[in-house]
Amino acid sequence: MAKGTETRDRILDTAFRLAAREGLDGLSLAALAGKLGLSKSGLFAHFNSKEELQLEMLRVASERFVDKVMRPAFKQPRGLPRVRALFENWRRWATDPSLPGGCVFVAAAAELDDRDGPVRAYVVLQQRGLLQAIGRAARLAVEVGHFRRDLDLEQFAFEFLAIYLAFHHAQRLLRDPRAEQRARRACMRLVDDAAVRH
Amino acid sequence: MAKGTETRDRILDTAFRLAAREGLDGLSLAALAGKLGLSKSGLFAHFNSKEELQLEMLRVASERFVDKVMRPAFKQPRGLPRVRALFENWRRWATDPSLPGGCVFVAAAAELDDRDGPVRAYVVLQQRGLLQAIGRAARLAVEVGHFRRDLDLEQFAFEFLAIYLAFHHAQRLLRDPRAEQRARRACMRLVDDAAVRH
DNA sequence: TGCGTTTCCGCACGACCGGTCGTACTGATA
DNA sequence: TATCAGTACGACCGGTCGTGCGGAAACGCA
Repeated sequence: MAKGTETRDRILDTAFRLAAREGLDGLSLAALAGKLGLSKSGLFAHFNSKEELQLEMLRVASERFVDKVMRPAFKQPRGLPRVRALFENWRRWATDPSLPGGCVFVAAAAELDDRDGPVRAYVVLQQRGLLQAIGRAARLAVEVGHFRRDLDLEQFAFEFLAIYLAFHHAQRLLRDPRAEQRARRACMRLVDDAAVRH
Repeated sequence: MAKGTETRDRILDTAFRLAAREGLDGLSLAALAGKLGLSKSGLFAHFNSKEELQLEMLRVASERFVDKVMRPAFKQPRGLPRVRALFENWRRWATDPSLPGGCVFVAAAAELDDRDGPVRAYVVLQQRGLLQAIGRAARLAVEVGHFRRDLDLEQFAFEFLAIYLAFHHAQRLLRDPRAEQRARRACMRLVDDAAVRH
């Protein structure tokens, strides 16, 4: 691997970490360059604009998310085990001690909700994909007989995301020690309600 | 004296609107002064620091929130009507066309979750108070016999907040036309599950 | 009417922002 | 050995940020 791509990867990795803490706007070229031991211009030479840096960083974040949350969950057996793994992996993603600063996408969502442009478009796409993936996992749970056949898949995905957002809120803003327990219980209630009636 | 407080109120009102769209950081003195037809320094003369402006603005936001969401809901009869009013008022708060830009507190929550200081402390206090108010409404619903006696009040509040956050997310970021329907259904599910079993 | 206070403005500051410039070193190619 | 793309540097651009100061206009009260 060439020196250039290696540096670029280092930049995006550090940018990813920094953006989780500071948000998309808080991620300044000077601060990033400082963390990397690079000059601002040396850093900037790898990108055409800050927007491109933000986009590339978000792509890296998406890859990580797939690696750490989606892929391992989709290796679990279809149905309940997979849905549960999805929840646990996702919860860990938001509190990973090696990646302090919470979820980049939650931060980005709040920053971008009133703006326009390619960065917003990318985040929207990522979030839609995420909701679809949850819906897919739920559909498979229906197919293997773990969830009721009349389950509203989009509704399930919406409420699944709701629990995650509230967990993030309780954990990172309120620093509620019971956040994890609350989220887990909410997830149990959601899953139980989706399960076939006995 | 009269003129001063009047201007100050105008400043805080405009700041409130602006911050909903731009966030706490995005709320710049220059932009705010421009909107007000004031000079930056003329504006600044009313506050000792930007932090104080932010705090005062958040206090105004809290008052508005109480006026528009909490107070009308707590005028409804105890129990289910009050819980339902709480949800509807809150949902309207986040989408009030006269206050474009979404909920200030959601924006502030994401920006502040990794920082420290009095602004963060204030938002945390406000959110805790909100959760307690939801819990109180649920407790009264238990007392009048609408909700089961073994209902976990904090859990109820957590999930209530979860629905709001997801609604905000779906409405403002994803611009999902079904956001309202999804939120309402999630709320129904939450309330039904809390209701006394027949 | 005159005086003191309140209210606001013009101006300037230092820090930082994203971004551009010319330059220099490196290693591979020809 | 000459060439050239890749990589990184320091200096610097115009602009915006929050903030401070001195003064002018408007106000309230004598």
